[in-house]
Amino acid sequence: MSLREKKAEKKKKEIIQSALSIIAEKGYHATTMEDVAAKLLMTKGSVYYYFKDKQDLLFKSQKMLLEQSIQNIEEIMSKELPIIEKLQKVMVVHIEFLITERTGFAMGARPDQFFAGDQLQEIISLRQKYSHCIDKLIAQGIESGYFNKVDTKIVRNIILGAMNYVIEWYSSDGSKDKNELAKSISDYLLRILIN
Amino acid sequence: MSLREKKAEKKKKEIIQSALSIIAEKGYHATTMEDVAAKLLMTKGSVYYYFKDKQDLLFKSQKMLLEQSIQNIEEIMSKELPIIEKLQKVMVVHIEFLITERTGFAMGARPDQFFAGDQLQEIISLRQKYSHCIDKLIAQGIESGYFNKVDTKIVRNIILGAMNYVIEWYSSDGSKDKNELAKSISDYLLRILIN
DNA sequence: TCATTTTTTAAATGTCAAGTTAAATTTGAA
DNA sequence: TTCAAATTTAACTTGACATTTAAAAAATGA
Repeated sequence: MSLREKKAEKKKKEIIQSALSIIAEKGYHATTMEDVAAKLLMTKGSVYYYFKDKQDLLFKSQKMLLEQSIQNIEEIMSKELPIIEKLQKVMVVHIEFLITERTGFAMGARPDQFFAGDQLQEIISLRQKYSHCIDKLIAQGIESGYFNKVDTKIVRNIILGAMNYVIEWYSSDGSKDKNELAKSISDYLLRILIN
Repeated sequence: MSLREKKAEKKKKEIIQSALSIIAEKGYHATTMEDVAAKLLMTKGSVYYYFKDKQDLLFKSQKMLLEQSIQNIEEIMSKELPIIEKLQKVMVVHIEFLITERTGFAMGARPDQFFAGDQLQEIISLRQKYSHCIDKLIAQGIESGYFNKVDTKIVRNIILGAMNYVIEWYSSDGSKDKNELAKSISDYLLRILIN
């Protein structure tokens, strides 16, 4: 990859970051190309140089986030750890990622409000991939006898819902810091699985 | 109240219902006054006769939903019931209400993306009123020794998050019906509070 | 250096929906 | 039945924003 291409890649990432931060602040529809450009001291024309259109930019932003989340989870999945610790680590990393990225709705909102056709399919399958990891952890825990027998799908969704909601109520001024909070949420959630 | 006024009230409610259903489907920003009117076989001019502007309509819609939720919860709070059953009933009713109304984000999304100033304050305080009811139930349960000693705020948010997320994954074709599902989610969540 | 390619800018263009208005129609009370 | 008030309709204005274009600026490399 030439210097030029590397620079272009870097710029694309910057634009995506800018888009993500503005989406987190204003919401998807209220985000304008002007906003995204202005944050980087560019004009919107430049953004169009790197991305086909607004939808393309917003789609790629969401995709990047989901891919990062999946990378996070897969890294933990591949480790040699007791199942309980593994699931807890997954939860802690998820919550911390959510708080630092402050993406608002990375995994939360209904994608069909924003995407259609192939884009929607791609987002859905990335989300499924993520869900599936958690299902696998729960199933392993049940098999090995460490977890109670539960309805995997329901418990997985309870866990995801409780974690994603953090973004709505977390404030940095709280008494607990990010990591402590993530720890204690995951402790509570594990009680559903462990007596 | 004259016949005329009654009719006007009824119409307002119809318009609000229409707005809610379109918001649920398309999201807040993508909802147009034309959509809202068309669903009732009206034109947007008529909607403007009943509501000052789009923001006014959308605000009143959200407010109505929150007020209904609060009414639901207060009705249960006032009953003579063992604390465990009371909390469970609150959760079941919450989940059922969410599913039937399908409002998408009644309590879920960040209100500051949609409202500002006095409207925002009003929404926030309605939400706080709701949260506070749940906090009270948890605190009562802890005091009376039926519940584990937990961080009330964190557990309340876990519960709210898990419940509100249902709207994202519930599908009527699932094996469980609304009530069964609500029951089993609340059972799992109670495990956090009860050994 | 200088020609060429890439990147950025600023201005224009087009679209869409919100908001407004006034005329037409309907309603219900006298 | 009649008429004033209430309601609806449809056309119009306006503004915001996505998108396009052409020209300017910057970077590259021969």
